[in-house]
Amino acid sequence: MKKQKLMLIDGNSILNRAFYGLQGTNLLATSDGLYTNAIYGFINIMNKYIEEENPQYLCVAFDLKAPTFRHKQFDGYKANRKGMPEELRVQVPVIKEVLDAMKIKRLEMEGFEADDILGSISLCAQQKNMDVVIVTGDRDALQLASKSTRIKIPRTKGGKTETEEYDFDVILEKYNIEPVQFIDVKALMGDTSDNIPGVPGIGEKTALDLILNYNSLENLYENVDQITKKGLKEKLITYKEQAFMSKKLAEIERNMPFLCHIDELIRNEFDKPKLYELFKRLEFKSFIDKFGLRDNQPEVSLVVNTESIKDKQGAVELKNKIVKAKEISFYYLIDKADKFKDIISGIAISVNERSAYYLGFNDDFSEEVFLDEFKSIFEDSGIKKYGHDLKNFIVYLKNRDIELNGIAFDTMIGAYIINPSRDTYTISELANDYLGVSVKSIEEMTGKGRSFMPFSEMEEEELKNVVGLYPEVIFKTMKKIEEKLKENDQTGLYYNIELPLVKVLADMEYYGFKVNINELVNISGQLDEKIHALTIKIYELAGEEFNINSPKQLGVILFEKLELPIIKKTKTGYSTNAEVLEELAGKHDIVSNILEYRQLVKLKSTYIDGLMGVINPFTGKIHSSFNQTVTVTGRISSTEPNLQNIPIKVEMGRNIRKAFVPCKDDFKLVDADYSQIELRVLAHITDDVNMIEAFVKNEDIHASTASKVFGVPLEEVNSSLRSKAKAVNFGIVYGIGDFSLSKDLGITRKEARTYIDGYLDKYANVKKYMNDIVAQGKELGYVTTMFGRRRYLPELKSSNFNVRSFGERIAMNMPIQGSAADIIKIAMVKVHSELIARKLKSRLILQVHDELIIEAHESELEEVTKLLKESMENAAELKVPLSVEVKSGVSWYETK
DNA sequence: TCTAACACGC
DNA sequence: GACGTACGTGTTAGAA
Repeated sequence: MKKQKLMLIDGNSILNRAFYGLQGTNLLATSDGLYTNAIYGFINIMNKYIEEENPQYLCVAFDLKAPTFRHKQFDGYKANRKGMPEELRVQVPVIKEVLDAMKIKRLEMEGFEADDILGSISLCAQQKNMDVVIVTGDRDALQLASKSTRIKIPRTKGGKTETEEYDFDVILEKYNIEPVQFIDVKALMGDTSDNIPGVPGIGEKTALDLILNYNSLENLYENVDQITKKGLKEKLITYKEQAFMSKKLAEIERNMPFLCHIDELIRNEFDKPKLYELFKRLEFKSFIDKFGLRDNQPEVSLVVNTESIKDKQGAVELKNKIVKAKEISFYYLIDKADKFKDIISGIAISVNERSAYYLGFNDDFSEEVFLDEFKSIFEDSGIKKYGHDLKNFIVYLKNRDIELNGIAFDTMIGAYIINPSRDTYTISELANDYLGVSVKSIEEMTGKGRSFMPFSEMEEEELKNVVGLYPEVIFKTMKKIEEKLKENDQTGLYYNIELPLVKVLADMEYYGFKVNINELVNISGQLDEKIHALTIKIYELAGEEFNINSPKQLGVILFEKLELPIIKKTKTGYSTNAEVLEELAGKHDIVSNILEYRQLVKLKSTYIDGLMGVINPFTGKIHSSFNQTVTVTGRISSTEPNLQNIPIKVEMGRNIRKAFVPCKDDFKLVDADYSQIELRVLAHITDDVNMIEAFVKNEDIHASTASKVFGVPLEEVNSSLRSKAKAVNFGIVYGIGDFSLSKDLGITRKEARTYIDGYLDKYANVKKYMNDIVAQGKELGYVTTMFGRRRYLPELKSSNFNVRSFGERIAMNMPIQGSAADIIKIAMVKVHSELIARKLKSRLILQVHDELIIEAHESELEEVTKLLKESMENAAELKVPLSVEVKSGVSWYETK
């Protein structure tokens, strides 16, 4: 007879794992401000095991802790990419609601851990000879096990969960130990997940060895004198109490008071309507599909039937259909042939929502043959093109002398305009979000890391089956996005600014920025020399050699060997950042040398070596990628390399700009800079008379601010007051709070607060605006820029003071920074189209947030200067003039 | 392979 | 009264 199967799930452990999966990802908020990633992860992990094991009996145990769960892993967490420090709590009550809707028994009991509960039930079930599977995050669960029990331990990485399955027999055999010894091992090691302290400095291997030698913790301590290994005995003695406490804490209670009858754990059918409502509320659209809850919903299904085209003849036939249809949607599969060359392995094309064609390229049907045939289609501006992430395709075509005309829609850009806070905009996600259908994603096909496989090596049939659906997804998603854009009053932003910008950015990438390699080599040599000299000096001052690049080793030298005062600590040790070092500079000669060393090494590694590595050998230029869907404020970002952070402040770094030059002798660089664009936008949006006046009179704005905030006449503002005012202005523009301002100025937080308050008192309308915009953001759930760009701010409704304050600062700042981003984008589109319309040789090659750079032919210098200045100053009509400064030169260094 | 610390720009 | 504090990208060390 088949054994009945019981699955016991340790709710808190799984919640833990779900939390770990959040690292490096953005928290996703529902429209009512609830952060749901961990809840999602929890359901996902749990459901995976239920599906795999299909147990007849099931329960989830929770510890009775606070109604919200917060993991210490996230204390002090700062995301290195998109902002992470939002609400870090998961709502356990919501998880309980889900479990109830799934009709899964929840167990919790005052004074007991989930492990205890599971331990007791496990024991009971084993007596009844049931097959028990335990899902837990903790190896302690081994304690619960009998020989018939398998242990599953999920490990979540970056949102993906993998399971290690331990067979109890194997564990026992491997270590030849009794389960109770696991607890003894734990007593020595400590348990980081539950904050149970063990003996510091003892790792897994040492602990196991000790326990196996001495058989038990008690025996070990009785014979502790036998231990000869240096330091080990002392450690054990010092932390004896802790070790025994740890053992006690890790022990699992197996004799719980009566919980429930095992028959109450029988699994029932889900309460589908309830679960559907819940998932809808939580915006878990994929779960609605996965759990088959869409029955009462009109189904959006993909009807496409993809046909393979394998030769020129087929391509010609398709071409004729396209000419008739006057519109296509397509999705291309780009592979890297090498670092500097892309190839296309296939393309799916569709002329309507119902049929699609997949063209896979190989020796028999090459991409060249296809491109020859389709050049006229791509260049025909009368044929509308709908696509997803068109920029890369435009660059690809340009490299083959084909222009993409008739760009009518890009779903990636559209989805970004609707919500710029997402971290990815893949087609499969959009299909899910806008259509409620799931299609396999590109990453699912190619895999990643070690298991990555380029399209060119994949089965054509699989590519056809997956990518063949994409054109239909684009057609349908496009309609949804268009509706949403209309509803949000964002069609102008989309069609007049963002969509035309796609081609502008593509052209900038294609054109590139010429680099003088000799100049880089020259600087590199200078840097090497200086770094070498500094290294020797630092070793000398330290009295030994060490890796100066390692903050850890450096910390030991500075704070232990040289006994400098510890200013600040990081999560992992001493802080050695520039701020700290500057404070220590007077105390020891080594410090200033290290500061200089750091600076030079940064220049060498990131800017010399880094830039050298990305110079295209065919063009001798740097072709950075400009990303249009990365920032939450509407700015553009630049990668591989990042050309938006080339040094300028310090002379040695600034020299790097000497290597950025025009492509030919008869060209010059023209650099146009907006002056104080954010503050001008602020003056405009707030309609503040004082600020408008300052700009209209063309006053030095920082001096003017200083005069007002510190109550001195304009002519008496000294440089110290001015720089304070500048920092305050900076703070307003970037939405920083008193804390950051106090750090910038080296003053107390209180003083910083009085500066900000003083500022808001003098600029009364700014104060009013700040209050209004926060209220508006709270009411609508989002804030907008002058041109309708939105950012949703669920943070404003958070009950957590910090999260809410963060939201408030963003609400105040986003319309300012975002409007400035809008304005320069408008100018870019204008400049780009004028350059082409006037058939000039000059080209836009770079944007750095408030700065545009054109490579201009000498004969066009005057015209381009005028064009830049006028386009930029007239990009938007504000209540204050926009002011642009233009300079030209034979290198980027000279234009500044 | 991933995170933490650091440093560069606007 | 503490909380943890603009937006990005790239490099290195070091742990797993």
